[in-house]
Amino acid sequence: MNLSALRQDFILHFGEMGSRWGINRTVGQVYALLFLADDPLCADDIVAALGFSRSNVSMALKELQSWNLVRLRHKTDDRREFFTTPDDLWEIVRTLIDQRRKREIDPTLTKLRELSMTTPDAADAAAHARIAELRELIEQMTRFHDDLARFETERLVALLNMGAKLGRLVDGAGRLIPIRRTKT
Amino acid sequence: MNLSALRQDFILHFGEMGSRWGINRTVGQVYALLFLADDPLCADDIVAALGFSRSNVSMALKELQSWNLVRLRHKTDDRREFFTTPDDLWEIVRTLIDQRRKREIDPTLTKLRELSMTTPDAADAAAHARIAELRELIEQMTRFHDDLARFETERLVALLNMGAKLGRLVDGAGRLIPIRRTKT
DNA sequence: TATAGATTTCAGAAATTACTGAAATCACGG
DNA sequence: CCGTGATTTCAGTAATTTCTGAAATCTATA
Repeated sequence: MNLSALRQDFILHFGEMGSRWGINRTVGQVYALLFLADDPLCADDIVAALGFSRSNVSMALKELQSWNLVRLRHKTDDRREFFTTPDDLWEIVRTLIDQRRKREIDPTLTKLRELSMTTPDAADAAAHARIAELRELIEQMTRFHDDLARFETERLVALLNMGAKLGRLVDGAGRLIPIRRTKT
Repeated sequence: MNLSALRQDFILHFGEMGSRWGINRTVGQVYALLFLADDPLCADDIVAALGFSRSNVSMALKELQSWNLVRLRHKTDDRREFFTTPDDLWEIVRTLIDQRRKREIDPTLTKLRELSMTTPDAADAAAHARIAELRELIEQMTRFHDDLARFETERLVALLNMGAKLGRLVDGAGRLIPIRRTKT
């Protein structure tokens, strides 16, 4: 398979960015290829398009599945596995945020809770307090994320578009500005 | 310098998580050490505490400065450089978000804009549209981030604490629910 | 401008991570 | 349960990243 300049450019960029995003080049390129593909692709399609070894592609697909970033599809009378990315970009964003939280934040929160439980000696009092403060901040942010994660996409997008207007709900000291709802 | 069990545990955790956060073990441990330290530390303090080579610590500090995660301090009549982390955790969170955006998102946005400018041939029409859709979504999110970044911390925390209540501003279809403000 | 302490640079060693090809395993149709 | 094609595993190699020690550079002061 030979790729258009547009696809090549996009795919190479994702390969290069991979390391910054916590995935490797192969995984980045495979994802980019699937993201732009007009139809589901099987592992050998990916090998043909990108030139990685079959086993490397297999690993990359496994990794993408563990991130929940690709969907497995089957065609009738074909036992190969085909892969796609979700059409809905917001679904992809939600998945990315969920997964990064799970990998980058949750283990630290667990550790901070564990450390918060201990009783520090005098020399560690300030450090212990700082750990507790960090734990509380992360708990606050994850609670907020849990709240937002329950919203429908439309509601989320609407809030996003409000942007700076959201600031009018509270004053600079963080006090809620009382509002009264009119009938809709 | 020998570290308490509390500090050791915290520092080792940050070292291990480093790779997931896009920094290396040394940088992670140096940051954790500074984060808990009661007073500013100089490079040799860090060498004594963590056992890395002097040059490695120098690199790590340079890296942390490039992330804007540490502050440089001087003591009178001492020409060594001392380092601290900001006391305000929200300042740290803002820095982390800014820096990750700069490293992980902005280069991709630039690339997507570049690719959006091209005129695709027929076979790339769908891929080009998908790239444009992704670009728009990222632009929307970064605009939102720009808006929020201007808020005072208190305002931000208040919004965070509103959590699910924010959903009441818009209905499930993303339409704004008209509100009328009462006098404060 | 010489010197002494502090910091940085850099080439190579060590450690880690990514990638491959071959062999093993799996899964379905006959 | 055998054969065929698809997929995964795994041991070894390649590539990359991290870390060190020595040398170079910087900077304040005498």
